[in-house]
Amino acid sequence: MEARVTKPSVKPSTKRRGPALRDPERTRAAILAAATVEFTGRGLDGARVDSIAKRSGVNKRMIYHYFGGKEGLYVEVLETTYAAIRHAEVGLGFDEREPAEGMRELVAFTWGYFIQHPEFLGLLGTENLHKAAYLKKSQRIRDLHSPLIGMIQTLLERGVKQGIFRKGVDPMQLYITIASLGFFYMSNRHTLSTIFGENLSAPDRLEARGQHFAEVVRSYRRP
Amino acid sequence: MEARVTKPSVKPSTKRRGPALRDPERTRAAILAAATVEFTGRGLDGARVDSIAKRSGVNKRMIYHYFGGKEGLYVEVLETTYAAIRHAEVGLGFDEREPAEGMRELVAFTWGYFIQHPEFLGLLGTENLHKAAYLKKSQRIRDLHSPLIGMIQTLLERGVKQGIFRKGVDPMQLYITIASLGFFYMSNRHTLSTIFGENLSAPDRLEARGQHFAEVVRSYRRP
Amino acid sequence: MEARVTKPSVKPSTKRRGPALRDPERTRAAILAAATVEFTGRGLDGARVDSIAKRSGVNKRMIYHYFGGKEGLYVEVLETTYAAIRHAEVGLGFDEREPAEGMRELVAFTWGYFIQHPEFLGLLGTENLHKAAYLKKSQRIRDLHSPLIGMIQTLLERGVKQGIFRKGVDPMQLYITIASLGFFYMSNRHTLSTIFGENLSAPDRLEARGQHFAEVVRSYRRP
Amino acid sequence: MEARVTKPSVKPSTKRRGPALRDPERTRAAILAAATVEFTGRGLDGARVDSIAKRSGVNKRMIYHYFGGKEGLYVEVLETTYAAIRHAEVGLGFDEREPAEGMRELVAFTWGYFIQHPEFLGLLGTENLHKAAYLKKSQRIRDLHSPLIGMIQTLLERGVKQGIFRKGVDPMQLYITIASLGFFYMSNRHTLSTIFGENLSAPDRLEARGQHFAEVVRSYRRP
DNA sequence: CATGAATGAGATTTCATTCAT
DNA sequence: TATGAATGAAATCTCATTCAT
Repeated sequence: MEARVTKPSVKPSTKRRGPALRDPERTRAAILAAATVEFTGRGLDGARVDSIAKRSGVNKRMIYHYFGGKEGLYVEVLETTYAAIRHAEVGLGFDEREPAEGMRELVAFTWGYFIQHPEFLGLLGTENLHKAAYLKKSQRIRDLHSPLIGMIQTLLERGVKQGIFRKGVDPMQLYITIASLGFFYMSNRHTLSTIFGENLSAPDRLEARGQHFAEVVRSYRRP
Repeated sequence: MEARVTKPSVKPSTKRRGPALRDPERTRAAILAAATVEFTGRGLDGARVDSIAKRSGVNKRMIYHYFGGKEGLYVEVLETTYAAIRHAEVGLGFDEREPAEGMRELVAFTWGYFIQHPEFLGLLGTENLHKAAYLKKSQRIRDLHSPLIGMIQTLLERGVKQGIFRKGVDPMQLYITIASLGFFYMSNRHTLSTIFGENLSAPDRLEARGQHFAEVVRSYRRP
Repeated sequence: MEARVTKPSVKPSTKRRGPALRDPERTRAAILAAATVEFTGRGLDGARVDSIAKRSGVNKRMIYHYFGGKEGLYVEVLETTYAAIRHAEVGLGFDEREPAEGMRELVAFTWGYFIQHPEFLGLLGTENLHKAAYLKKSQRIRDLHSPLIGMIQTLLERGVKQGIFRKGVDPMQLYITIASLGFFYMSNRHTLSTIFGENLSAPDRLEARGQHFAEVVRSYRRP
Repeated sequence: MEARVTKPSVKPSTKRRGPALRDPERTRAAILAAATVEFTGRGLDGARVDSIAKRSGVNKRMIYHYFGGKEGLYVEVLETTYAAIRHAEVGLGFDEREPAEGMRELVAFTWGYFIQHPEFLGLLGTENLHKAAYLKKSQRIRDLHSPLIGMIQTLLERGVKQGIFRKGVDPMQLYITIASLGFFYMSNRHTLSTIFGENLSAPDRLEARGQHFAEVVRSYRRP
């Protein structure tokens, strides 16, 4: 008896660029991924439904099927993006570290996240332009409370008790300050690079900014 | 070729909402002012040429006459806005003050300018979205070097000599940090207000932020 | 971003003036046919996209979908028209006929084609105005070599060998001469009719011209 | 007494591109010249009033002042151009020459005129597109009867009498044939050059065509 | 006579969305 | 579920012509 080699069940060929046929989950995910890139790069008004359809390899009609329309899709992209950062935040444990170390970790996380997640920066910019109109619309995002304020408060209290942090710091102000220091540089790096005639996106420039960023926060939190 | 007959202009020539009749300077200025509001509030893609024409009380055709098109108009708005902040900057003399006082003035100027000039914030956001594409196009803006870096350097040197500023501070990093602390709060106040369920645009909140802002910079510049 | 609400299409879906519903081929063809008439009658600059849409009973948007724009559509009309005459030319076999008879056939074909295909005359006029700009753009047309020159050469050689044609005739010059004699009369018949105060489009006038045309060529080709 | 040199009364300076100020004749002429170029190169629909104004260095308003509008200007250009060729024609005396020589002169004149007057070719093309609509409108042009038909008739009769021309030739057919042979080549030289991949505007090509042109006519007129 | 800013009408093109299959 | 042709609305832009000076 001859051995019958079973062919390594490849999908029945047929070349498709986009996602699988009749696979709602993948279709949805493909649209969402393409839309995230498009909205990040072009904003809400600049984004094109056609472009998202093409990018995702999915029929344009599916966007309406799954998301109701361009705005619905945008809101869902926003929700997904916010959910992702909230998810990353809850994974942090800097409030349980030694306070000085914890603060460094918070800064490093913020800086790293902004570097690695241009979509978050981009969508935030778009929401700013629209005065947070879509953020306000989304109950889901409004329910996604950031755990950071609480964690920062815990950290501050512990640092004050140890005498290595200054007293009276408002956690929200500190949170906003940390976000500012990371966001502005990354978000404005193209305009800044143009104005200063220097490529601020270069790795060594990012590294230098990270050092400065950390030092500003360290100076502030000292008593 | 069909004749394009213009109807014998019914309206009795009086009552004009907008400005400027046979006054090119005023017409240009009116368009520019209206465009600044529109681009600030809606971004480049969201802005509508019709809306700018209506706002300015000027015939749409004039926009094309004076600025070539929507993009040309946008670039000129950008140039005007940049020229304004550069003009305000050169009027500053904080580098000649007593160093601690000078640094406070720099912070106060930045914070005040951002509060009073939403158009600068808005256009910067739009340029960020477009990766500074239009900023790069404008030789005029690229030639408008900010005097701030030089002034900050002078100030830092004097403060270091007096022993009240830390050594080794990079003027550009400090400049970016100061800009960050002011920009982010104002630019993101709608999203932040939504997230925190608090109106960060309220006067007392702006005041509180100003205090914090100044304190962060003061902490950093101390030796 | 303001929502662009499409009104819930009132019309009960029936009664279509134009052709093609969900039939890309027919839609394309309908647009092309309407465009050919419009460009022939009004030239490239005089043609109106709206008019083409109306003529073809197709939504204006489809013109951009299928042809990219007015110019793209014009080029395709040009290509189609050139392809048609080339197709007709290759169907000819006058070079295999008895030489005198073959030459008569060539003249008759040219004259008949120009009479029956005003779109060819019209588009040629438009291309002349534009210094063949669009013809040059179309690789497809440039690849459609006319078989006529070769066929004329063959015919001339055979006629010379039989001693009934003159020697030393340049096939291209003869081709251009034959085209001239047909083209000019048809193309300029309105101006000529006006100048001479006589309707040169009348059947008997066309017939008379055809006779003259043939006689001019016959006189020339004789040894 | 010192000699007082009178300055060579130059016009009171002031740099003007266009024609003189307050000189109706020159203004009109400048507009007409510019319009001729524009209409020849772009046709009636493609021509731009702005462009004509710029070319002529005259204020756009003057076009309306002197010519009523674009169409009126076009008609006047047409009239001027026709008047010019009619003027050249009446200057000919080929009908008084020895018949064979006269016919050669007629052909040479036609060929030369078409080579040297692209504006005539261009405007004829535009009139063809518009089915002679503007030519018909102009009583002035319709009154400008070409003397050629009569002169050709005289020539033909003399040639027949001398036995060197064929009998029964219709002067109008011959006139049209001669015009065809010259017009088509010049008018279509860009399309023909593209199709044949050869520059038919080159001097030696024009010369070759002239030879062929003359030979076709000579063959035909022989008995 | 001359200027050039201004305008109304309409042209081309773009886009989110829906429909027929 | 999926497709892609089709559409209405509105956006940007162009142009001949007129108006105020």
